[in-house]
Amino acid sequence: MPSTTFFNLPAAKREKLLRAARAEFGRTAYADVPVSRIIQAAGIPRGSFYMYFADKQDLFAYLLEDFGRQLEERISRLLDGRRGDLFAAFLDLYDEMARERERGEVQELMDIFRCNRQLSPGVFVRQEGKDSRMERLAGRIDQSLLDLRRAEDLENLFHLLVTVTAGALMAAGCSGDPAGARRRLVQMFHILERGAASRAAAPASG
Amino acid sequence: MPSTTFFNLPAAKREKLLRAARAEFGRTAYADVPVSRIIQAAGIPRGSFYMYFADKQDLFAYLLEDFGRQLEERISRLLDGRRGDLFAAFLDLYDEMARERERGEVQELMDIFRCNRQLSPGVFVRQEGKDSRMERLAGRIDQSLLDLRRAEDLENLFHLLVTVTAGALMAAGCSGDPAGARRRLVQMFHILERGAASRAAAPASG
DNA sequence: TAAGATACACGACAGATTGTCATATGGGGG
DNA sequence: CCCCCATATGACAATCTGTCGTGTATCTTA
Repeated sequence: MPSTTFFNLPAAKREKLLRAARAEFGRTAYADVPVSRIIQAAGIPRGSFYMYFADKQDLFAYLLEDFGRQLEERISRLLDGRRGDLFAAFLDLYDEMARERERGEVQELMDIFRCNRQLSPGVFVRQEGKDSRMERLAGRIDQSLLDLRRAEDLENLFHLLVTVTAGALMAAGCSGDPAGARRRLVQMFHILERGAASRAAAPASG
Repeated sequence: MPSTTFFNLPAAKREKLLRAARAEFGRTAYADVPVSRIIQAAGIPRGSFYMYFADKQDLFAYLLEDFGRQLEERISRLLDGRRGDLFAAFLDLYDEMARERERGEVQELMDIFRCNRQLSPGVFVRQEGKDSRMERLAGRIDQSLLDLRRAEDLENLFHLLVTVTAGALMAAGCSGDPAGARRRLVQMFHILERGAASRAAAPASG
């Protein structure tokens, strides 16, 4: 976690540093971004960087957390707009981000995805115990639209949706075929909605 | 990709290097494993390492590819044992690997998972175009057990299963609660089999 | 206002890491 | 016996990391 000093920084300076970091991580893979380049881009001395963050990893983790928070807000808003329909909200999320991507707005996030493909989308779910985030969203989800049999099912489903949606966004960013990525995402949603087991067959996993 | 020189190496030396690398990546996160430590553990000089691999990333990517191949073989075998039941085979895969993990056999792989949590399980699917791997397995899958509506659905489902199963293995390795991880995996499979949408509700993503 | 304390800014530096390269070695072919 | 090619090896320059001693600004207290 960044130091309090970092949070006490004037917003402009703080944002400049974060923006520089996002830009650099979006240009090359994490391992190939030296701290030196970030601080050069941000125009701060080396000592200051290590005053704000324990190390590069600390900064990167904070960036991801930040995206996670953004994501929660978006989903929250989209859920409200869809009267709690979880699947519809996630498809909206994809469309919204894909659109912004084309306009270059969330370009940074997409670039980071592209440059760090080995990153698990799960990092967004896994952060900060994941429970608090889930709890806050659960109230906005219309569960009558869902067929949830166990207490954990909502959490499981949410995890799947995040993974699949983030995967589609990555694919859109990497392959340069946004239409194809969206088509695949919708197919994935169909599987998640209706299930992939033939109705006649008995479930194998008991 | 490793150089031909690497593949021409006497098997013992090659294996020793790979084993050393796996052990080191299982001890600390990728970024924190200097090439120096690997070559020291493997007992080869620095120059040789760079004769075999372009860099650390090249080695790591090869290790993952290798695991991917192992995985394909396992799934192939387990599918045959389950008469093509995809879900059953994947649950077998989980059980087999979890069991071996407890006996310390695939420990290295699990350790690498634990130490590199940000790794996407998708790396296994995404490797080498993914298509060839899928094609080879498709013939062993009994599709009458599945409700596949589109040509790509098998591929999509497979992707989901790999992601979810690998995620469970990671969770088992990280949390130290293998029983819980298995329970969650089974729940995930139920969602994938039966779907999460209430039967009454109309699907939102059309 | 002076003195002292506190927080932050800065960049030089020691230690470690990376990838390269000149040189050494070894065996098969002429 | 010599040449050629593939491989082996570790010294080396360039680079990166995290730390630390030294400035500077602001706030406290008298």
